[in-house]
Amino acid sequence: MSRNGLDTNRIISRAAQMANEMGLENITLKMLADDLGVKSPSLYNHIDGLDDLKMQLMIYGWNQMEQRIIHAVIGISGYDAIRAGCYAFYEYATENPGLFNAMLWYNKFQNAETMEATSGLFSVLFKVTASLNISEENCNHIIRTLRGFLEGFSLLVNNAAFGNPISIAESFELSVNVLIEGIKTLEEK
Amino acid sequence: MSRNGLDTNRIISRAAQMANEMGLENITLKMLADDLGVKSPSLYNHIDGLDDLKMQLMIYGWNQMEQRIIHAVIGISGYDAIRAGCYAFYEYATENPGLFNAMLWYNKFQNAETMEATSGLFSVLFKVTASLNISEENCNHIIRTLRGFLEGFSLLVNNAAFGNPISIAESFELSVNVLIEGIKTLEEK
DNA sequence: GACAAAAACTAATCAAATTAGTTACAATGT
DNA sequence: ACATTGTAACTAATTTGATTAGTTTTTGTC
Repeated sequence: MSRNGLDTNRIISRAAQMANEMGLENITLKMLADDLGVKSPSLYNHIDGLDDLKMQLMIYGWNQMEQRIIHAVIGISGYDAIRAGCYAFYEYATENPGLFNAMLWYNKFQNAETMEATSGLFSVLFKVTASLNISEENCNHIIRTLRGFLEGFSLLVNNAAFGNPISIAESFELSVNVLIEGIKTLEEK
Repeated sequence: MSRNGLDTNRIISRAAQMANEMGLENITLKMLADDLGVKSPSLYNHIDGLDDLKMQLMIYGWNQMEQRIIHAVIGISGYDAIRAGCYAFYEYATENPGLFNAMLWYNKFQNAETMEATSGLFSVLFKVTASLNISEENCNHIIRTLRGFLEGFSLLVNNAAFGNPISIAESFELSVNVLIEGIKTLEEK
């Protein structure tokens, strides 16, 4: 047992909270250590430095996102499930802006562990689209369409990039409608 | 006249090139200075530090993107123009991954200068959508839909986040079709 | 109670951004 | 041609943060 009750989980979840509050790129190990009541080198007993912390934040975030989406689509199918999944994604991403930022950096950390973190999510999405009358290949394309839109739109919202004063909630709703209507045209009769 | 022919423009365009080659976050002022044949403190005569450099990269990128899109949609209208604009965005973003990364960080730099950098682009998009038979308010929503999708999809491609081996080009084409078909359902008769 | 492992600590190193203060160059006016 | 002046470069120093090395403390086990 550790002297301070400190462990990797506590570090990650505290870092996630700090990332949401002050921005991912503003976290320093010194601040995190201070916050946890230890000196910064002590963190190295649990994590492998700042890059490793960010990678673990990414995995932590995708796992949480997956849970949210799974809960959101339970008992629903077809386009209603797609809609519910989109809202779950968007809500999680915008409630956790700092963590979502970490989640976007796949490229720096390509390995088995990170692939696994996102593959669970995709298999959920794939099951949802499988209930539509659309070819498997097109389902794969659609998932990419949705991922692109959801990540981009969430990022724009988190960055307060919409100068225009019109409602963001309405934009999201209309966007999801547009996507669903577009997807319907791919149905095979 | 400067001793080395060094000026802000040369710094920015060299930094853009380096960002594309090795990633935005891997650029250091030392490297940039070495590359330009000066010592790193000398850069401070032209730029106001690393954050200012990134802000200027962002503005530089959006301006170039705007030019690309303007050229792409000249002489086209309606959905063909939307399609052409989407492709121009996507191509610029994926040809310039490091620079595109800088372009995404609106939030760190919110001021008149950065607002101007993106507003030009939106007015182009707005003119394009204005040729459709869709209410002005919905046009504003649609622009957000497209921005979200284009930024997110480009980011995913740049980060090699699509593990699945199916064609990315086909996914993009299908995505644009889905969006356009969805947008058509907003037309007023 | 002694030992082994884990987890904390202090001290030191390294790299990078930035600032302070100084020197060299290049344009301009006499 | 020469002195003046502002700009842009330089060197040296500072600061901050990550990381590493080496040491000490605690905790669980025998």
